Amino acid sequence: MADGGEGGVTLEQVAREAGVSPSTVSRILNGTANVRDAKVRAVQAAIAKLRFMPNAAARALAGGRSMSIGVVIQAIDSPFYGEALAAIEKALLRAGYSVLFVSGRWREDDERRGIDHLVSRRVDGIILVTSCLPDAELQRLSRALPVVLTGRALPGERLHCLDTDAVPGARLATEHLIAQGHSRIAFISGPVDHPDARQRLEGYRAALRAHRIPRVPQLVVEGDYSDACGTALTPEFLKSLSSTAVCPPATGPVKRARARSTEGTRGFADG
Amino acid sequence: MADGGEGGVTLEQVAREAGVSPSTVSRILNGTANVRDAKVRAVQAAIAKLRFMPNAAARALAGGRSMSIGVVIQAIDSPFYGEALAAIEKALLRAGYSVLFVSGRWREDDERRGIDHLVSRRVDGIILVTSCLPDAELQRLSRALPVVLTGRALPGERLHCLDTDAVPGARLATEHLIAQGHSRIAFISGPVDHPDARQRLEGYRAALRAHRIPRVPQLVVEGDYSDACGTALTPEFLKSLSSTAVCPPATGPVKRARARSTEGTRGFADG
DNA sequence: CTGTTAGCGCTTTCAA
DNA sequence: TTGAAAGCGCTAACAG
Repeated sequence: MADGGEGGVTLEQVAREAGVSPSTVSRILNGTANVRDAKVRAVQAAIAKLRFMPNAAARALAGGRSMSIGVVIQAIDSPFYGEALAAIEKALLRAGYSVLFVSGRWREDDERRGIDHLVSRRVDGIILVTSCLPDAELQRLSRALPVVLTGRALPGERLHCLDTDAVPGARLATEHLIAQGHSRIAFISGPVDHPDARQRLEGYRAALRAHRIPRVPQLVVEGDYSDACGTALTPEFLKSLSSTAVCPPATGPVKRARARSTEGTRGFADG
Repeated sequence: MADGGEGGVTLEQVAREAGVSPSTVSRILNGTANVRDAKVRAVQAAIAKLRFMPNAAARALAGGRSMSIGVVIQAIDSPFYGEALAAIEKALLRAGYSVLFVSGRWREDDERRGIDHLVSRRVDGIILVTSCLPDAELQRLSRALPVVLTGRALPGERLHCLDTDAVPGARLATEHLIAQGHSRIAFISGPVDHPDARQRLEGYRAALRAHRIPRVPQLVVEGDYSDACGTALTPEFLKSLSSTAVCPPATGPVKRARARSTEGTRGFADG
């Protein structure tokens, strides 16, 4: 398979070429033991000459670790999750791990199937960037292998969570606009059945309430996270703002905030 | 590892539980041969009872195929490539393949490292959604394993290319606007050192030339594909259009075209 | 139709 | 410091 011949160079061939035993080559490859310098050099030369690349499947089978991590993303065609995947991939590859990617598409079944696939692949751990599955199922999964979960906080020995404070986050964002003197503040929410989206809306409302600003139903529209500008900013909505100034999507601090913890929460205000 | 005990249920345990030989279980799993109905049922029951999930590494080692495909994407934090990855993942998973994802980040070295990683993982094939590597290197790679390449057309036995006609594509898009009666047509190009971007610009110019429309340098700006709206549409640029109507980014046929073959090519015209 | 027998390529005791 | 040998869990001839 590899560049050399047809089915891939094996560790044994390297050993023969270098005049040592397979175990010695393995030791050098893994730094498992000290090997005489001359042999190290001989082996390295053989590896280079034969263009040897260790067979990951064999390693996984013999060693018990696959050196691969499963990453579940709901919708990869979204810059938000794309950024996450890119960062994960970068860190993992640098650490020598492979990234097995599966997409959940916000559907329980798809996600479940994907996870089963990963488990069968014997990944050493799973990263769930937002999950649709019920708490209990995730906790059960984490008993089988280490799990990293974002967007939810759950107890569990090998269940590591990474969550954001959605309510306070949205409230902070809203209060930022209020502090600037705005009082007609619009809110593009995520899908109403999305827990995060709901919490953010709650934060927005809390801010208004705290500052005794009346709610205007028309100022709250439902987006879908995928392209807030295109989906939610219908001509009707824009007209309903009856404003002279609208923050352009790609500038100012609000945009940055979106990329962090208040995704989907954006404020528009009349001058 | 799997849900049951600790290190994963093996095919042999299933065989014992069902009172058959390991090969029979394997045959049922792979549909490699006809097995008496009673045994099939017994095995299926054992599989369900033990929650058996075949060890992919062992399968790969024994069978010679890893049932996994490597996918190289340059910048996943871009809806354009995100969409591609999503589609690839969906089709591959359905076919029983795993997706090993690596990101190239538009850097030759990163891409090369990623490909080596994939080869070592013994993927059954590699999909390169745009590559930075020289032709010869890709052709060499395709001698080691099947390769699918987008954005370039190269000859090669196991090198399958998927390319778009950048010049005619951009020309068509431009002529579409011309046909609508527009004559001041702006062009947001990709990075000028990107072959595709150059070809598209060429197509745009060809259209203008063919229709004897003079080029206006200010109407051509350089974007970076990552967020054309934000990067290229500077206030200065928008002002230079001195127009009353600008196609909104997310509506109309131009948007669709972008998602297909003329990404980065967008027309703006004065009423 | 089904069991037995070899490995796949690597890691890892266990001796030397 | 190093080699020999025994698997890891599964597939694939090869006989019955």
